[in-house]
Amino acid sequence: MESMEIDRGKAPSTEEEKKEGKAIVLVLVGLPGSGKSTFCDEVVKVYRRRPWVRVCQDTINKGKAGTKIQCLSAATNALKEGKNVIIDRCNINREQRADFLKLGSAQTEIHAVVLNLPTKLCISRSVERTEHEGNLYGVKAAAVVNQMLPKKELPKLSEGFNRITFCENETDVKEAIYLYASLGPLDSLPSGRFGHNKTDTTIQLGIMKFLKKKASDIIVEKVEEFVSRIGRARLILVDLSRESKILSLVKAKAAHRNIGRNKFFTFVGDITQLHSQGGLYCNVIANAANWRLKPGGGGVNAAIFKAAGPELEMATNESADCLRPGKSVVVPLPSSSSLFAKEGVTHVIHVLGPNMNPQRPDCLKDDYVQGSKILREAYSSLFEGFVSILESQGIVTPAKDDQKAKREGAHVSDSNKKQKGSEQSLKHGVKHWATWFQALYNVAMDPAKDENIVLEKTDDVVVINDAFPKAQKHFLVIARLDGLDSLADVCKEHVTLLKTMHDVGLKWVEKSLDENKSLTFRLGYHSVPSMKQLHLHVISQDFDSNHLKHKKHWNSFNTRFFLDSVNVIKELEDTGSVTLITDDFRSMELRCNRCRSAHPNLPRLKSHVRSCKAPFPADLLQNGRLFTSEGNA
DNA sequence: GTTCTAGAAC
DNA sequence: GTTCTAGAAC
Repeated sequence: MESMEIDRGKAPSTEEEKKEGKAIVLVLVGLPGSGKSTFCDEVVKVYRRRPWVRVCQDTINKGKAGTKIQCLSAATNALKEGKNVIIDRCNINREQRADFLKLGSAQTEIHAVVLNLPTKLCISRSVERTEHEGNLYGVKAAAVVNQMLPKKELPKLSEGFNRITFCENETDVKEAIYLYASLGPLDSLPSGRFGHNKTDTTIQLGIMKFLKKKASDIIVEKVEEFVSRIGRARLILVDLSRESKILSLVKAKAAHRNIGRNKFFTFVGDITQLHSQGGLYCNVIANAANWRLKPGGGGVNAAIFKAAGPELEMATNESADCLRPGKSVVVPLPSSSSLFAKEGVTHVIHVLGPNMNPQRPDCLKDDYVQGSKILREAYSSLFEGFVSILESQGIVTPAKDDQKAKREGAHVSDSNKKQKGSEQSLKHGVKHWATWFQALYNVAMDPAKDENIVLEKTDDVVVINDAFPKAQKHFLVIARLDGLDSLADVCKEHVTLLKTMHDVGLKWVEKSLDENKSLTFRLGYHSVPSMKQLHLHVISQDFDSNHLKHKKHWNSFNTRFFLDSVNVIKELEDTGSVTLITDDFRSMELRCNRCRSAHPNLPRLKSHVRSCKAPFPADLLQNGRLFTSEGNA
């Protein structure tokens, strides 16, 4: 959950950018031995792009140590001459820095660079150095550093700094040197905090750790509360990382509470590619938004806005300007959005959790009670939004008790993503891809409607000819079980169904072989199908069809992306789930399914396949994956 | 999923 | 010049 400070490092606003030509007083903050003098040397001596004056307390008194007053006066004079100033002294606490902040004005910005390197390193450096302007070296240095430590207080923007850069290691220091050294006379730097603040980060992680544990409780609690109100729709908790603590906590707790996998489950993957990469069909996704409802930041919010394109931004603007912590807003996604077109997402619900980030207004600091309360409200609001979508589409009927959580609080984005997938939430003539991907499902749910294309119908399956057959014979055996979108949904309890599908498929193989003994069949599933509802491909291996036009057509039936029905059933029996192959085979080579020779393009491959008489490869023949008139090959 | 098409590859 | 593909649009 690293996206706490999602606005950190963002581009300055246009007003900020106009602060051209302002002088800078750069207050260095660091222990003896942290590298302040080196920093000054690098910035002052090497580049000279912007005129800098180093004000060093150790040498200000005719080469000897002076006073803070002398430093202030030297700095004031330098500013009068149009120079920029680096204050080279420890400036270890607020009190020591305060007077230098008074140098700030409309023409002068006060910056801090914190050389927050490990204390051990500072001590060993200052002890080991043999000369120092302030004569601070040897054992004395160690004592001084140790004396200083308890007084150490990291600078805050609230002290009056326009910008603070934290450096935790040598790399950070080098970057900061480069930043200031390459600054031209008219350049300016964005305001705010930059780099890590180790101390605060530690506290932050503590809060996050607590919140994750707490959040998982709240998520499960809210899922349990809402699961009865979402009809045949489902809730899915998605996180990018397999190591996600919150995901595993929620998973365990949901299982413990007996929340069915058909209603709620967790999923590791990219929420912006649930369909194309994950094989899931989710019409509604939740976005951990920022309070301005703007794209950008770091984590999920940026990713979702990027994937959805400007359409989401525009649609969001029409719905709301900003969001209070604990609140959400439902935004219908225009069909022109690529997230809609590619992934079938029809709605994004922006939701804002509690803000535990001290850098932001409304921060709850360590008020876990209030934080938990707002997190609860956020999930309530999110799920209410989801239910309202389902209601508007007639998937569920409005409930009598309209319980709504409405309270105020603070904000921040929480990088785990709550995301909901619902079946058939496709409404008002939503066309194109969305109708395509729904078509098989519609046949499965209501075969009577498509009587003319249904070859066979049982309680479990429907058989049709593929609308765009990729071979002489190409059937689809579609499961009729609602909610079984694809192999990704299949688990042990579906073994019987898959066997039934296989047997029905074989029946149509036999029927076809009666008509044409020369055919060879293969039965299998696409790892990530483009159409919803689990369907078994029963396809003859000639691939003689005008509909086979693209590389992906060929490769979807002739690479490991195509999972043989027999193997799927075996793996399901052995392990309880099916391993899906999400290879991107658009650029994969094209190989003959018989002799395995490679071909440069599809037309050449097709022409080769038409005449290739080589026997099928051994692995296909040996494992009972091919079916011919001779029986199981 | 298909269709259309610009431009890359030949 | 034609063929082929990838990607956008539907």
